Amino acid sequence: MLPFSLIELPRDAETLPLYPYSVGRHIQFHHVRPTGFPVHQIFLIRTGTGLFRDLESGSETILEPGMAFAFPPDRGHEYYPTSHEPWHVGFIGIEGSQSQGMLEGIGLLPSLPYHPARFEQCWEEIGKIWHTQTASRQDEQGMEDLSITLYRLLLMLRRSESIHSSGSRLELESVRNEALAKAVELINEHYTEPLLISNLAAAVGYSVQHFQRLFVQEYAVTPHKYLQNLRLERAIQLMTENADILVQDIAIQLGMETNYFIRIFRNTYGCTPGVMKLRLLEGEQKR
DNA sequence: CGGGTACCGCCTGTCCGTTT
DNA sequence: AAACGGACAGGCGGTACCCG
Repeated sequence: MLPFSLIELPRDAETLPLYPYSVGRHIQFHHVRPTGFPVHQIFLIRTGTGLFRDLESGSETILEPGMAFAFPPDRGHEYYPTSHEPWHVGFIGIEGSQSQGMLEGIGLLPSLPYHPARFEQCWEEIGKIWHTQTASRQDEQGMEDLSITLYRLLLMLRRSESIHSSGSRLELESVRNEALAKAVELINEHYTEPLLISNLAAAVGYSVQHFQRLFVQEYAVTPHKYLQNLRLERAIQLMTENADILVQDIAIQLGMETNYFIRIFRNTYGCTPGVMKLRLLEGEQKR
């Protein structure tokens, strides 16, 4: 899956009540749409901080890591990063007769940023939509599959701010969430260093087995996979920041053996780091 | 709910050869 | 020289199952 792609999907699915119009995940720079975007949009913020400005009302929204934010169609807006850290943004445009109602129904409209409980899972779903679109056929069945994946994503994004019934359960969950949040923080801070899951588990006070179980329950991805994704995304980032960087230097910066880096890179993205660098360079030159 | 054990698969590092 | 691939060994991660 190419993390820098923003694709527009075929427009021949008007019969479906809900389907993706465009999808992508990339490092976001300054972007202005004076007349807005033709469909509803949802943004997911993975890293960095940015500012979203509604050009009609002038209202400004700060978008931070772990946040989701929806915005209606045909309304002028602009957004740009405000942190030094790359602003890694996932994006999906949604079309279909039910899009407005669905977004209102799950609490994403009116536009207010919030922290979805299963952010990582939602992030993965965006990847799946991208992957489904690029890897599979664009016939009726293909579009239905996309629509189903989108529906699942929206259910996961649903705002759930209802009060839990049991106080003790809430306390337990809060302790657990704190531990997992701390683990994610540790991974985010130290992903370029050798990091053992057993150390992570110990650091947040769980056995390895239980830690993995909770992590997967919460984020729908194993701690190890999460760590690996971070490393590979950092690799892409290094390539875009410096087109001349050597593959071996990227590997060193990620704390990995060059051969191993090339291998997992190819397994994940379907091409070697060298090829990816060329593609990114070509993409940059076309702009 | 949380921890322990066992087992299997594969991740990771290493070495070396080949290609560009 | 840099990038990439193949093979292999050791260790770690993931998971199922069990127990308190």
